[in-house]
Amino acid sequence: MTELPIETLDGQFTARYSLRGLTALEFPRGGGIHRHKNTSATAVSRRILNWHRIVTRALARALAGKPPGQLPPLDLSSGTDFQRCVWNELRKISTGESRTYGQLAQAIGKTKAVRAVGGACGANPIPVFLPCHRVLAANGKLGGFSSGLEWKKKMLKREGIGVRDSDFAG
DNA sequence: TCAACCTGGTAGG
DNA sequence: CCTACCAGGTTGA
Repeated sequence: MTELPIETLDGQFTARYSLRGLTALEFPRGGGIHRHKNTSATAVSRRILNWHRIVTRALARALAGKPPGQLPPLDLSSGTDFQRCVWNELRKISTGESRTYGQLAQAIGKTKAVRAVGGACGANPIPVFLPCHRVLAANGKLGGFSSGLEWKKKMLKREGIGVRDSDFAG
């Protein structure tokens, strides 16, 4: 497992890689910069460095509200079957589109598992690329966002997705 | 088994 | 518009 930083105009993101691909992408943490380290003493492999270049480019595009373009392989092995099912459905929501938690639940054939879908979104290890920020509550409001609602608002705004004013101000 | 969730629909003010 | 309430699937302890 390798952990590498990504500098962006929005701060320092953190990417994590396994031998199979990208496992996580974290938003900048509140406050200062922290240390990044490889778990092993060995140098980062060429393969991972290549993935990291791709991720860096894709992240910059996504943060600009544009389609991310090419992505590296995503290693979603940390999730349960249900969660991977939801995350897979998230990938079908392209830039500028949005869904509700209910629509997602229906799309995976579990109409009543609405709240569980919210839970799966919250457990999403690769926000931005698995666009859980494009999932809104049925009443047109924001819903939640584990990495911080400010990020969700920011991403939606940049993609031109409208949200009710009552929630958008902030 | 149980409580906690990034929900949704309904009922009432 | 708002609050209150509960049905509900999945997860982690």
